Amino acid sequence: MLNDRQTKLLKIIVEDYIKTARPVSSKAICDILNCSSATIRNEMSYLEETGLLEKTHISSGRVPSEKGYRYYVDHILEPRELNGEDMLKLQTIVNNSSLMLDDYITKSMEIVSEMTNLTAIVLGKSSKDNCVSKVEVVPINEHNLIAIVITDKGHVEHKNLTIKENVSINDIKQTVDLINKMIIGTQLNEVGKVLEYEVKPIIARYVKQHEVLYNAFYTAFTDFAKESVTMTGRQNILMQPEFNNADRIRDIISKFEDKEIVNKIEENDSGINIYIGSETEFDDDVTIVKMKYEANGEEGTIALVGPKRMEYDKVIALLEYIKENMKEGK
Amino acid sequence: MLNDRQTKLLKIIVEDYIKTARPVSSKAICDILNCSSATIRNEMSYLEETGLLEKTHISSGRVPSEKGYRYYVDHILEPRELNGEDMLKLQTIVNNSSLMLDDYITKSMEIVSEMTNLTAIVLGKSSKDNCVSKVEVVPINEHNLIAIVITDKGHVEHKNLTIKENVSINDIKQTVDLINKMIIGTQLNEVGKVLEYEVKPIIARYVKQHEVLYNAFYTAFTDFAKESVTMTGRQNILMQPEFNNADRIRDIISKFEDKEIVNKIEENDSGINIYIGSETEFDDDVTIVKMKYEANGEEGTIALVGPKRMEYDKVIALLEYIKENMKEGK
DNA sequence: TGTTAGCATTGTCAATATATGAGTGCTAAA
DNA sequence: TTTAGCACTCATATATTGACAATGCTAACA
Repeated sequence: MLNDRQTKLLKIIVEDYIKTARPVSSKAICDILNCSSATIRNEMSYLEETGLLEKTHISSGRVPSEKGYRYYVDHILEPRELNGEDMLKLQTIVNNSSLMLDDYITKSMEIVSEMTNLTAIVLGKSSKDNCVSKVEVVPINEHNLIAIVITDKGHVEHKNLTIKENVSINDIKQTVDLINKMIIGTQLNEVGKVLEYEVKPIIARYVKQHEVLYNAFYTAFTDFAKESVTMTGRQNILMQPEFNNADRIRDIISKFEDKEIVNKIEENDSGINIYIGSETEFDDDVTIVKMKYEANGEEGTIALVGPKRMEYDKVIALLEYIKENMKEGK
Repeated sequence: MLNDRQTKLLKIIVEDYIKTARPVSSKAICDILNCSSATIRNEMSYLEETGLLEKTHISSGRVPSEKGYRYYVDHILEPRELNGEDMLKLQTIVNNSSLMLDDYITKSMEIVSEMTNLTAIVLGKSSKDNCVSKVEVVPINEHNLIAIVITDKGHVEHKNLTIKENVSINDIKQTVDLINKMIIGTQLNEVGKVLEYEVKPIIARYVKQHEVLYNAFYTAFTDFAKESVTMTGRQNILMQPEFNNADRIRDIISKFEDKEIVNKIEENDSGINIYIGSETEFDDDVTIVKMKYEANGEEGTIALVGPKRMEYDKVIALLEYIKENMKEGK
């Protein structure tokens, strides 16, 4: 393990590099640690041997390696209090009691994205395990209906249905009544099964154009279980100096376009998970911070994407603040 | 005006540059026009005098100027038939009769974006002048309601309402009934007024907690009139060689983040509008093609964003095909 | 009058050279 | 264990060069 001075040195180098994005030289540090640059250099070369630091070229200053960041995050990083200004900004959201959970999260993350210059992602709001609490069908004209599904967690989904053949309004009404009776309380991702094995046999007996109606509703419901992804501050990460060449940027943008990419990473635990560089399977210079939340029985995940060179302490403080204030029932 | 050979020359240069992104030399053209490179050079320098061509440096080949593209689009461009392959791809969307107008447009534009390597934007689906056809309120728990508004054009909007004080279910029901009675048929952007001057006075008399309820519904409805913007193929434009430096790309991405940017351009007429370079107020190397549509009484705008160097004939053919097939009632 | 061949001119691009400065490693002495 | 001193290395910036791709211009030609 590292001795006291080595730990301090690593901390200084990581934090300086996070701030400036430039390799840190021995000379720059001697004032802080009260010793000469040569001493620092000796310690530096030890930290390089252990794989915590790297040089960009033979005569450059030192830069934290991936392992260095990992060590910093796991052992050195000390939790930071939110500063007053940041706290204040978030509090206006927390105190806005007319916001429901989803809006609270989305808005908070927008603010966090702005404060940290990172890209914020709100994933899931996973309504898969929400239960259907009401189905409503509203006719628009002869051939078009709108089906609206409301879940017990307050999620609303709607879909336009087009029915080619002439189907009597009565048949539609009957079908909807039946659906309402049979699938309320069913989890969204179970609805398909219930429709097929329980609803279909019944409407087949009572409703004339049952095939047409069944197909329309079936496709509508199976579309509902999809997850949503929202992103803000997409461009923030691109402003960082490590992404200053066109191809790099194009690569990142393309990866963002595939919204699943961040979702692919499996969480280890229920707290804040930090994936650095190659651990992200996204880009070697990127860190992704993910946090699962659960409040009012709703689950979801929020994530921040940015350069490895991010202010880990601030990010953690912000996410914890958001989670803390989420518990107080929204 | 230009004589026949000059017109041909400009056409060749524009189309060659669109294809290759490289300045066009006199030598490359002499075969096509059956004359020597010197003759071409003479004509080229005339076209340069009139401002239709430019050089990137003193001894380079010629590139169309903004004015050159404009002249090409206005006077030279000849409408092109869609090729079979492209037509086929779009037809699967056109023939999918279960799609309503919005979905038809979104999906078509996704395909067009892919076929042209441009960025597609669907703006508006402007529901401002839609009329309310139904208001539904579903209680989620003690303090939360969901308000759902359906318009006559089949748009659905929903919003979570939180009501702090204890309000009886009966009061809510009464209010919703009243709202339903009074605002059905009202245009979305008029709802605010009707609520304030017609609904409020009445609920003030009949409903106990009328202030709380009124405020909740008022904010909910006024949020509804907002317009939606969807984009696909954001990264396409960045792959073009004219945007091969990091700062350029960052600039474009930031501008996309401000979704209003494309909306800001006022249309001149109801057909296809082409804005080239500085006319876009977006970027001097960018062309924006916008088209308004109106079908089933619904209005909207679709746009394609790409380099000035885009295949204008193809883009026009595609948009016209989309518009044509929209008329046939969806 | 319009077209063309020939040639000097001009600028890009890529490769190479040169100078500067920041930072290191190593060694020997404190 | 720490440090001063020095040689060494590499990045960065700037300048130099030659090959090449075009052009403009001029004079001759149809």
